[in-house]
Amino acid sequence: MPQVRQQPVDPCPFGPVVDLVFGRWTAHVLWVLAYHGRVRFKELQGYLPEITPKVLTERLRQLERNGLVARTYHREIPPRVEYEMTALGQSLVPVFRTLTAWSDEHLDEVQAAQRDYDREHALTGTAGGVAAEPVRARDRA
Amino acid sequence: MPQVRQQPVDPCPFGPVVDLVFGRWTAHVLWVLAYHGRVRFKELQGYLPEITPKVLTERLRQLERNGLVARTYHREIPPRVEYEMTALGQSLVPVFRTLTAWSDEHLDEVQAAQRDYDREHALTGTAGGVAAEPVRARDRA
DNA sequence: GATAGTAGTTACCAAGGAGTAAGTGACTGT
DNA sequence: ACAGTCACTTACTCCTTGGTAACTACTATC
Repeated sequence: MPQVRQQPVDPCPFGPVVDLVFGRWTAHVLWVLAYHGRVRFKELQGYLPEITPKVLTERLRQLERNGLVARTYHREIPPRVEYEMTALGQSLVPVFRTLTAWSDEHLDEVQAAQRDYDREHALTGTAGGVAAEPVRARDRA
Repeated sequence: MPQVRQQPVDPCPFGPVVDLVFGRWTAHVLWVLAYHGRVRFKELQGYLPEITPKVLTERLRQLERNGLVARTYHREIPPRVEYEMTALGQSLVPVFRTLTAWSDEHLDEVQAAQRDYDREHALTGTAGGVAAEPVRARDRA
C-alpha cells in the first residue's frame, strides 16, 4: 500500500458546535432565551436593542433549524410570535455556565496579559502599530 | 423618580470569552496546541493545512496578546519559533471538554432537526429557498 | 552564485455578512 | 380615511475578513 496518510488532520472535536452556537449574535440570543423563557419578537428586540430585525430574524431561523429554539406563530391580528428554547437548547445551559465560570475566573488575567503585551510592544515598537489587535467589529457596539 | 430603566441590557456574561476563543480558526489552533504541546510554526501548519501562514500568524499573535499562548523565539539560523499554551490557555481545556461532550451527546439531534426543518420547508416552500441556511464559509473547507 | 530552509511580512483583491431603510399584509382603533 | 401594530421581508450598500501570491532576512550548503 502506498502511504496510508492517517487522518488528514484531527479536526477539533467541537468545531461544529462553535459554528452552531458562537456565531455573531447567536450566543446572545440564546442567552436571552435561556434567561427569559418564552418571549415575543419585540421583547427580544427590547433585550437586544443593537441587533436589527433582519439579523434577529436570521439568527432565530437558524436556531430554529438547528433545533435549539422553537417558534410558535399565533394567527391573530396583529400577529403574535413566541420563541423559546427547546430541550436541546436547554441542554446548552450548563455549557454556558462553564463559559461564564471561566470568564469570572480568568477574564482579568486576559486583560492583564493584553495590557502587558501592548505596553511591551508599544515600547519596542516591534510591530510598528500602536495596538497589535484593533478593536473588533463585534466589540464596537 | 422618572423611570430608572434598569441596566440597558444584561449582556450575556460570556460574550467576551466568545470573542477571545471562538473566532475563525482560533479554537482550532488552541486545540492543536492543547493536543500536541510545544510545536513549531511549520508543525502547526502541518496540523492545520487549510490555514494560510498569514492567518495563522494573526491568530497566534492574538492568542499571545490574550495570554493564552506563549511564543519562544530562538535566535538561530534558520530561525526557530515555538508555540505552547500558557497556564491560562490550559485552563480552557476543561471548557473544551465540556463543548466536546455536548457535541458527542447532541450533535446528531441537531442534524436530525436540520433534516426535519429542510424537509418541511422544502415541501411547503414557505421561504422559497431550497435550503434555509446555506453552507457557511467555515464549513466549506 | 544559486538554492534551500524558517518564519514570517506586505500588498492586493474578492466575498460575504452585517447594517440601513423602506415596504408588506391584515386588521383595529380614531 | 388614515395611522398604528406586529413580525417580518426586500433591496441595497458597505466594510471587515480572509485568501493569494510574492517578497524579506539570514546563513549553510551545493
